[in-house]
Amino acid sequence: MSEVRVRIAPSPSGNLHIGTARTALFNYLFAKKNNGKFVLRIEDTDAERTSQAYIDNIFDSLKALGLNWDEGPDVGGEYGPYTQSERFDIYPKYAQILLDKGFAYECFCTPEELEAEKAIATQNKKPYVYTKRCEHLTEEEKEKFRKEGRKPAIRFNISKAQRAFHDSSILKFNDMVKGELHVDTDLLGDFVIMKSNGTPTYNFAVVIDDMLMKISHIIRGEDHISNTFKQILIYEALGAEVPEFGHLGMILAPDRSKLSKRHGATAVSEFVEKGYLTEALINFVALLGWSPSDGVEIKTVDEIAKDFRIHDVSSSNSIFEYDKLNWMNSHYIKMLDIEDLKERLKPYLTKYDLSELSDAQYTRMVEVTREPLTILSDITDAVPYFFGEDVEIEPKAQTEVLDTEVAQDVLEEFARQAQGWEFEEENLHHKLEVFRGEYKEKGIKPKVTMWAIRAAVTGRTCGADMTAILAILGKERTLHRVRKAMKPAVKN
RNA sequence: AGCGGUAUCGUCUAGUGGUUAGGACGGGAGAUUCUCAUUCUCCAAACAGGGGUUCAAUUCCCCUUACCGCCGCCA
Repeated sequence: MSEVRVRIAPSPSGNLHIGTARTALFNYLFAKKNNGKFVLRIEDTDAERTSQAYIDNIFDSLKALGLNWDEGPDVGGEYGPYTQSERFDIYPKYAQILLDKGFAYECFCTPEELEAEKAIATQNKKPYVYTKRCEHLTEEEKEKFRKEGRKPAIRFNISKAQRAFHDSSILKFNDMVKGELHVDTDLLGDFVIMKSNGTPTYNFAVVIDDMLMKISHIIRGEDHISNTFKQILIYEALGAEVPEFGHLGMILAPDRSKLSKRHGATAVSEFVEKGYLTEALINFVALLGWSPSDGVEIKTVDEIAKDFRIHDVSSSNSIFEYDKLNWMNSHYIKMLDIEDLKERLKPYLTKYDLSELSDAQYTRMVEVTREPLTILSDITDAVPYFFGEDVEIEPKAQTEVLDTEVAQDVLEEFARQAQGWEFEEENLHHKLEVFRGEYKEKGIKPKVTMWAIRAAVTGRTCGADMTAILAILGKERTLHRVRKAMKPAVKN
């Protein structure tokens, strides 16, 4: 069996899309599972929409996801270059072969003429197919067009190729995920393979590149199914071996439309900026279409690779639901090593002065605030009360807690007692327990007692473990905040 | 319009010619807790519709419907 070689071929007209990331993942998994090679090719034939920033983003995102490629623009490889714009001299040669073999012909139609043809078709409610008017141009006619300054495009002659290699007009292939797919090639129009400006079209460039790069299996989105038929014919016309194809269902937004900006993030880098872990992202996206044989959903890419079978991938579209991604992300955050988490959280804590905390205090703060985090950026709003002398009191904490008589009583008592406490966690834990106990005997629920302290110290009604908070803040700051919170009531 | 594809709880999915149709997320209820959260327990929730084939169809076939994709000198 010849070597398994797969590829991901993104077009750098935007940041790496989450859908492209999934396609890349499935290719990567397939390569891993079959001891194959995973290659990265940049399809930048459309100079207009290409930018270096996007190329960098694609590299960075793929790397961050752990989808490392064996061959690509940066690492090179036997079949380079891996950037289409650096391969422009290759395509005309193959176009010429097709021309020579009679599987392609020059087309001198102008955009306006084509436009007119299309208009007629739409008027008659007929699907538009190119009329082949340039198929049998004589040398004289071509010469005349050239004199007019017209530059020809090159079209692929579908029916000619189909007739040369198949019995009927029906072309079929066996898709690794969809099963047998077929189409009547008579319904396909002769498509352009080389534009009049001398650059290849997508359908031509992919085939040439995949052929030259010896790609054995092409796994991509099902939006490419109709291209596949055209591409197969090119392979055949060139006398090349046709690779295996596998078409994945698409990822849709919850409203079943294409996942776009208005649904939130679409680029991997946007998810990362928001605080999604790449481990969670990749795991989540793997579950869209694929399911583990042992039912355990949380898995590393390597574990998934071992269990991966392309033929078992679901062939239907799947909807991108944040609920599960969020759950999975929070799960991964919980699993993170504390030192690792401390580092990953730092970008989201820039508005605070971390130097106020010792490493031990920072560690403790992270330990007690990590639990409810869904995405890393949640930390930003979870910790303001750990910093600064004073604290901002939320309206709700003021009106529902601090303004009550009980709370004021608790605070007064707390301030008096805590004066003599040692602000060390174990001790605080014990003291607070006793403190709550005293109030409980007076008929005040522990919850209410603690609420008063929490509201005064953190300005909130909910948050991290109180013992830890007090220990981190220290006696001085705690009492300062408590006294500040009790002032108004004391005056009565 | 044409061509192609898809159809199991709200979502991601498992599964089978005969099953109490399973799991996960989300939802609901309860327990734990100083709050939120976590954790644990329990509950509700699906085979799109109609025809066949068959002793039997969620499973196989056909049709309908719905949804998705493609119809560029974009990729």
